[in-house]
Amino acid sequence: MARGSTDTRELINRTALKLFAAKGIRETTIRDIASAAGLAEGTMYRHYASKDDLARDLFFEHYTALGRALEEEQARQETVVAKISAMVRYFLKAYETDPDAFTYLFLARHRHMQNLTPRLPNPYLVFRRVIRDGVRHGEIPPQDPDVGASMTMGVILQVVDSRLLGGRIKQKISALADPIVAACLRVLQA
Amino acid sequence: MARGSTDTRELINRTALKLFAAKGIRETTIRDIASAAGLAEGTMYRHYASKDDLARDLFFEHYTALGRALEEEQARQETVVAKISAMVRYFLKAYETDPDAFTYLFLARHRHMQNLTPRLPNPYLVFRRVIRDGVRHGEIPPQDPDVGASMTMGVILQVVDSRLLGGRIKQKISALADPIVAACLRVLQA
Amino acid sequence: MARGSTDTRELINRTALKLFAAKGIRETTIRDIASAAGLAEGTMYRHYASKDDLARDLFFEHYTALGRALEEEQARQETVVAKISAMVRYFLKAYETDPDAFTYLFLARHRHMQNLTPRLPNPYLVFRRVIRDGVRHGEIPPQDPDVGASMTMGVILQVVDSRLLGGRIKQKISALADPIVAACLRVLQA
Amino acid sequence: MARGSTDTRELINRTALKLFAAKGIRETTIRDIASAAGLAEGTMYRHYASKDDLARDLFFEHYTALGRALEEEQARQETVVAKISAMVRYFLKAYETDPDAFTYLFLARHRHMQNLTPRLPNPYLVFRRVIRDGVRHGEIPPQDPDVGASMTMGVILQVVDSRLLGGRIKQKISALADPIVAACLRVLQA
DNA sequence: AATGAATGAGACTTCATTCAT
DNA sequence: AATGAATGAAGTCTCATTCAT
Repeated sequence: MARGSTDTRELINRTALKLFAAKGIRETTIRDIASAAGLAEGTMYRHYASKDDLARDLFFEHYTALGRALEEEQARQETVVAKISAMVRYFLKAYETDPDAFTYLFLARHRHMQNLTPRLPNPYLVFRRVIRDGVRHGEIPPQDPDVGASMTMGVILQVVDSRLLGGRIKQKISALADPIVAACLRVLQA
Repeated sequence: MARGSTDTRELINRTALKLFAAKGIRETTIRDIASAAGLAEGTMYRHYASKDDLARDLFFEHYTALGRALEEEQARQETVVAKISAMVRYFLKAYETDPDAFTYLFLARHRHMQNLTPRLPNPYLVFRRVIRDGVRHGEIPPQDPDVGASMTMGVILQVVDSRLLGGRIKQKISALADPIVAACLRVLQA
Repeated sequence: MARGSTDTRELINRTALKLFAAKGIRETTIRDIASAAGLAEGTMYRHYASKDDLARDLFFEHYTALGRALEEEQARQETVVAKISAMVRYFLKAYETDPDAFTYLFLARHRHMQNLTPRLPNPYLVFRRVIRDGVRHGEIPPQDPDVGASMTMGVILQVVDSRLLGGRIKQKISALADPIVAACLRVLQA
Repeated sequence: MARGSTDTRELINRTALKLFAAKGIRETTIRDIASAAGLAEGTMYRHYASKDDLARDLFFEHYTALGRALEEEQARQETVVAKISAMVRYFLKAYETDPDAFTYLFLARHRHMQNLTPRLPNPYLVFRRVIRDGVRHGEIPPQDPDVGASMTMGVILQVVDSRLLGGRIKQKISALADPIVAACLRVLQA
């Protein structure tokens, strides 16, 4: 499926990510991407079978990368509080490191959720498992781990969203890391 | 601009809301709406000048309605804790009362944020103001009201989102109201 | 075919004439006319079977009226020179008296030419006959009456056209009557 | 703006010119042009951004070409009489050489007049300038050059028009060149 | 691998006309 | 006579995709 030189493919990926994040998938045309990348439209199809394919690949590439990274972050820590803190900080850092990728994941998640399999590294499931284990080990009070994971991610995502959308939050996200981490821990009563 | 009988307009509104919420605005065609409503395509244009117009009207109608309702909810309460609790509960109830409207607001918010004016009733601003006043009156600890409002809404929205998206949360949202309210209060340290 | 009160019909005629002259037939919608006349769209169809019907009626009404008037003008005069002069002056006066009607005839002539029958009063044929008779009686030199009639009308129409079109001629047409009449006579060598 | 191969573009131009001249711009659809040219509708938009764009380009291309040619014609002659004669003959020849282009210019002139700039070669302005200079040099009697140019062009255009429109003039226009030239000179009293 | 012209399905929108009131 | 909501054919334009070079 994926052919073409790795360089061109990477160029397409990066360009598409930027445009998808800025305008949305439907609102970005193959021509937009090709011309922003300095390529011909036809060339796109040497690297991806379709626009959908490109969007999907991009999503899973970054989604699983984030899942893997969160897994590594939590594995490095001993306590649930430390695990959660590390994960939340990593999440926020991920946004600042690659805002296009983060934004794209955020915008495209609905479209691709149904194609997720529990096998793939998955940020949500990492949060969920850490919370579940924390409950089992008595480190945090009993609670539904799905609800806990959702609420925790909601705290993070909505703050990022308010920044993305030309919303009212103007500070750099990294400047807000401490209160956000603290709020997430309070959500879980950890 | 808007002509035609009120009944037909209401039929269009309700049908469009359902389809927009289910598939997204771009993915829903005028023909989809017209045929789901049992109308001719041309009829749509007696009621709305364009698809964009329809999407915008729908957004502002429900957005301002939600803003007004939240305003009324908080005004009925004395303390910040009671205000926040009432608002969060109303939010969750709004989702269950009209999931299409709620989902549509959630999905379409990015598209319309730039057209919001501070004059219009605005759910976010109601939260923000309540939090700000709570800080001023010493009922909750000092904090950035924008961050607080974002985090609070994030807790709510992400739980609802996890239910909407065929996610993992299967309970009725109303069954989760108590823990969600409690989590929001903890977020704000109230 | 033509029903409805004479007053409403006249209102439609006058309104349509104005809009057709200003924007062209295709560019003017039934709704444009109805709303400019303060009528409902459906009402238009009580007075004319179709937009085409309205356009055609309007054309023939004014075309034959102009033909009849030119016929009367020439009949009042004895010599060919006097006949031509009177006709040219009448033509120019017709423009100033009712620019909408004149403009409409000018713009719509191509569309309706094929439906003209020699029986109907016809401005062109009046010119042609006067010229033909002038040649027969030796008042003007031998020439093709069709060419003569076309050239004569061309002189008039193009000057009017240059005024109509936001062209370069700014004077009132009546101020140019003398040179135009003189030029027409020279064209015919009268 | 204009992409695609020159050949296809030329094919579109020629096909559109023929149809626009035969039926008018509004009455000719993009599909008409595409199918007459053996192209897909979408192909049209690789060469022109819109139907309006095509109509405009076509107009200015031929309008300026005619202006340039008339300029060359008059420049070759010494006297005003010779200049006018050459220009009128060229005009008539232009009609016979490319009746579609000529007819299109004639039909579309109202639509595009407002976009003319004095910088572009312009048939009317060439006539006007020759007449103005003729007056200045005493070769023709004092007169308004705008009126003179309009009347002269009216003589030509109306004869051509009478032929175009299935009117009464059946001869080839070239057979009428001599009387038309003579009439134009008489109009200007040259 | 790359190109870019061409394609055609399908989206949005307009508007003359009909018809129940 | 009048109304105006509804209709649906037809028009303009977009864009993912194909294919010859």
